[in-house]
Amino acid sequence: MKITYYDNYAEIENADSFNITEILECGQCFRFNKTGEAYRIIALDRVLDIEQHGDTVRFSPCTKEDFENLWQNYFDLNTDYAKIKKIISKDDPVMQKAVEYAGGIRLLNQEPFETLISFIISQNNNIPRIKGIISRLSKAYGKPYNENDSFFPTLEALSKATAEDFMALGTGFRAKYLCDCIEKLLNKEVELDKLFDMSAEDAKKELVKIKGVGPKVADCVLLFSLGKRDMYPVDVWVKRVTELLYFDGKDTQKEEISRFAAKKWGEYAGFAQQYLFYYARSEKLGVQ
DNA sequence: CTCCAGGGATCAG
DNA sequence: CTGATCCATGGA
Repeated sequence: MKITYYDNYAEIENADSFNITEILECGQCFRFNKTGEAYRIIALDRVLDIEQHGDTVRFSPCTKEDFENLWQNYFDLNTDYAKIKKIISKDDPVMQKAVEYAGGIRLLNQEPFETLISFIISQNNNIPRIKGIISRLSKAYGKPYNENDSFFPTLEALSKATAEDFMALGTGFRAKYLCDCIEKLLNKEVELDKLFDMSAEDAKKELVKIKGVGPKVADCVLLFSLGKRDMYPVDVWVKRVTELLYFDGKDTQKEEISRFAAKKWGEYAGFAQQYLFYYARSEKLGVQ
């Protein structure tokens, strides 16, 4: 991949395993919108427009410093996806198909706090509604970057909100979970900063101390923001598609599905999960 | 109208 | 311990 820096943007040519549509539409992040040709994402306290034509990708506005210090890691550009795809689909025609279906997916490295709040909101919810709630939450408590939208709120800003405030934003029964989360972060009962250097197993034990955070939400936070790429979050889609493609369609416990993924894909289970999730959701696999 | 969504807490047995 | 039920909300 060749990267060239211009006055106010950076451009990748010959981008390998990079498709901005697949990266954003695979359900790992919620703060983006498509405006004409380009996608606009709000992340890392910045607004970034990304426009892709073939294997040329332009990031703007973007300095060399921001690209090297922030976006390169955010978009996981230092990881060899061609190699990972080859490993996880070896002797596996099912995974070969999923990998070919959306070969441009990359696992983002998002901010842990935003990811944790977002996936608490995600439980028993659907993606368009999750995006709406997070957008309203940001507008209500985040710092504005223009007249229409704001950055994701800080912990301090969200600590001003009551359960009733969260309800008014449409969070429903998750409002009390958000309050518990913010309380435990404020009193350092759970310290997100320390999770990155912990084992996935230990970090997960910390995360599930928060009400509204169970195995699935914890796995998403670990996978999408804490670099634990061996996690295999099992939601309704992943459960369905894994049962359909690997368990001969028979109903299987989430725990058993997780063990299966860990054994089959090991340290790369998270990548396999994303290819399958995108494939299943796009093709509505397992849905009558 | 009912059913469902990137689940988890709580209750019943 | 496992399995059923409830939870807010809006779109299909």
